[in-house]
Amino acid sequence: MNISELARHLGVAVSTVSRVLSGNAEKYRISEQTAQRVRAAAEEHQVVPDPLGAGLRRGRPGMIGLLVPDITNPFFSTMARAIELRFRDTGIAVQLCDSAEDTETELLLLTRLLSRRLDGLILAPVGEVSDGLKEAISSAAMPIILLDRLLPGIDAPSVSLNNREAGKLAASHLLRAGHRRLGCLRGDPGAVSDRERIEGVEEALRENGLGSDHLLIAGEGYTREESIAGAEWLLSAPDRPCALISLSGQGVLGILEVSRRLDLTIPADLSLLAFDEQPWSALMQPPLTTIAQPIEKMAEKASALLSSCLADPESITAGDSAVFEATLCERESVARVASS
Amino acid sequence: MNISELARHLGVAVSTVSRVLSGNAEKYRISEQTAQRVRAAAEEHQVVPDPLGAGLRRGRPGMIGLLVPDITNPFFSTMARAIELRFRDTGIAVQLCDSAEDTETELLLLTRLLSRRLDGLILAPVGEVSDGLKEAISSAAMPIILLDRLLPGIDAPSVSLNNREAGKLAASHLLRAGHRRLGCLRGDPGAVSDRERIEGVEEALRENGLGSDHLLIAGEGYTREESIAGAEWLLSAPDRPCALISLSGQGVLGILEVSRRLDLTIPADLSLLAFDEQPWSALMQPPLTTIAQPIEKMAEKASALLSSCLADPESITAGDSAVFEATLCERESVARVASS
DNA sequence: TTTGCTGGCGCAAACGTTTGTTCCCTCCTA
DNA sequence: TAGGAGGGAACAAACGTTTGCGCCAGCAAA
Repeated sequence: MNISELARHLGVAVSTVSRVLSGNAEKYRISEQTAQRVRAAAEEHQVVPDPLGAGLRRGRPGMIGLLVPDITNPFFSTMARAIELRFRDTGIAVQLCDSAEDTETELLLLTRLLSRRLDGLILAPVGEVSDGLKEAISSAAMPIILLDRLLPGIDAPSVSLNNREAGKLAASHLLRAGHRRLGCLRGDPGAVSDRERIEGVEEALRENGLGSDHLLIAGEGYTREESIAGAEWLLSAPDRPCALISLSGQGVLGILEVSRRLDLTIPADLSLLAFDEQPWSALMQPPLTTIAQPIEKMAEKASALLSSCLADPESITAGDSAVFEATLCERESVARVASS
Repeated sequence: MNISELARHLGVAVSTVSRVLSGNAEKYRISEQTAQRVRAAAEEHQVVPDPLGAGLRRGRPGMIGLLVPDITNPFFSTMARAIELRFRDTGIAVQLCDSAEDTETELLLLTRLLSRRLDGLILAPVGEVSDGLKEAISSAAMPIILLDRLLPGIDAPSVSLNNREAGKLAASHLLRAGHRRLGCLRGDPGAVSDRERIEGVEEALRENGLGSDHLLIAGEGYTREESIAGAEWLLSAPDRPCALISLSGQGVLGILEVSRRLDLTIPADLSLLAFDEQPWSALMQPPLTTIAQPIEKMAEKASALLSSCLADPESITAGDSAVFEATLCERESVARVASS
């Protein structure tokens, strides 16, 4: 049953029912008596205004898009859950899209989402910025919030980690423990976030009077195979690093697999520090020292930014972007060594 | 730009543009020449039929709902990704909802999804069936596919694991290794899937001439705290089990945490077998023996079932439900012991 | 020349809302 | 009694599609 049938049933006009059900009863001076009657009948017959009709009329469907590189990654699934939860009570639905860490798929999905007239979009990009992507985003007809990985040259409001500081935090911890030959396993070589983290690592090295010859970098992607390949390269280098940083949450699994294969015990033979706190981080043998991101807070902030945009598209600009700080979760995968 | 503007621009009728753009050109005998012209112009001006208008007219929004208990669980996020991917090319969007393993939230979200006239719904229920849930599902106006955890008394087409066999597979493996005192850590006590798995375990015990006094069961939920509480109960029982089965993917983390706390080494002091293969299963110390579900295949099947329903709602009945078999991934967390 | 057929396309009515405007009625004041 | 004010609700026009039906031109057959 739709509201017109309900209106006929009640002997009132559709407009009256609409106004009552969308909470504008007093704005349009509907008598409390009529409002009551309408509400009761709507409740009884389980009548809810059809979002399609309403969306069409309003020009916005009451739905936001969420485009992530990999919903399988706990980082993004946690985000997704928080975002959906946050928008649930606003009556706004969340459409999920997964680009599988692939820039082409990402562009395809993005253009599709943009052509579907959504209320807004939260975009956690793969990280590489192409002309197509830039073009698509800047000409978008809806508010877009960038999440996690920023895109240089695109000035949209965003929520991200202070990656540089996080990288520095990681490297400093290792340097303080006496390590001098570091290795980084990154995810996407094109992603800014990884690049910034590496810059942070390099900065820490510099501050300790060490050049970038003390740093090895590898990694061509986020899959298990790519992580393993990267880890193998790092760990079979002639002057093998004595401490590794996994720049992505899943990279650490590749490192663990390879180090096991090479019979390296952690942290005796190799220290390990991993980005992203995972449910299993503390349960590894040894428990992993990690760099944790305030995922829920970041999701909350992104949602809040988008909410503001929905209320007033002009209220939020790139200047309102938020940057969060990472924290170190010290456990037992980093050994203290005599400076070599 | 919408298709009416495009039509005016081209000097043709909206209907013509609509027919061409929705691929019905030849059905309505639009000349190839006109079709070309329309397609070219649509391409140039980036015109896509607005899903809201189309949805309203068609009576279906071109969107399905996906309601899961916990998108953070790799099991469900993998499902979600596969499902979204599968429907992407059909031009059908996926709306994500997360009930956080809570039956009340689940019912709320379900009724909301049902009132929003979607094309269909894939529901991975929390597992407990209430009257409200039963009522909501059976009176639903859209096709619903049940995923993973079935609901007794509700005859919707479904995709699930042969939980009984899986439980039996798990228990048999432990019994074959010589274990005689088993423990099960379940998730939701109300969920059918866990109950079936336990039945399988009991069946295996019986076949080995053992009564259910050889089986301890605990667990009141899926959270870390609840898992830990359950594991503590199991491992501090007077006649402590020598082998534990985690019936849920996340339960095993609780067991690991507690066993570490109690200074029990696995598998020497305690054998462990965990449901659900995870990216980190093989990387634990010791590598975990697991029961793996064919997640992608299950997601694919669920999508296929729903697709059929979309094409013809009558074509699929509860009889078309699919049941998949679990497989054992043997690693090193189960010790072979002398039968006690 | 009329009739019948067919290819090609336009007309217009839905689909279910929201919202600016109009209309009616009652009550109050002059 | 007339006029004004204002509360309460109905009218109707959008929003952007899809689709059944009808119209017209052209051609072949009668």
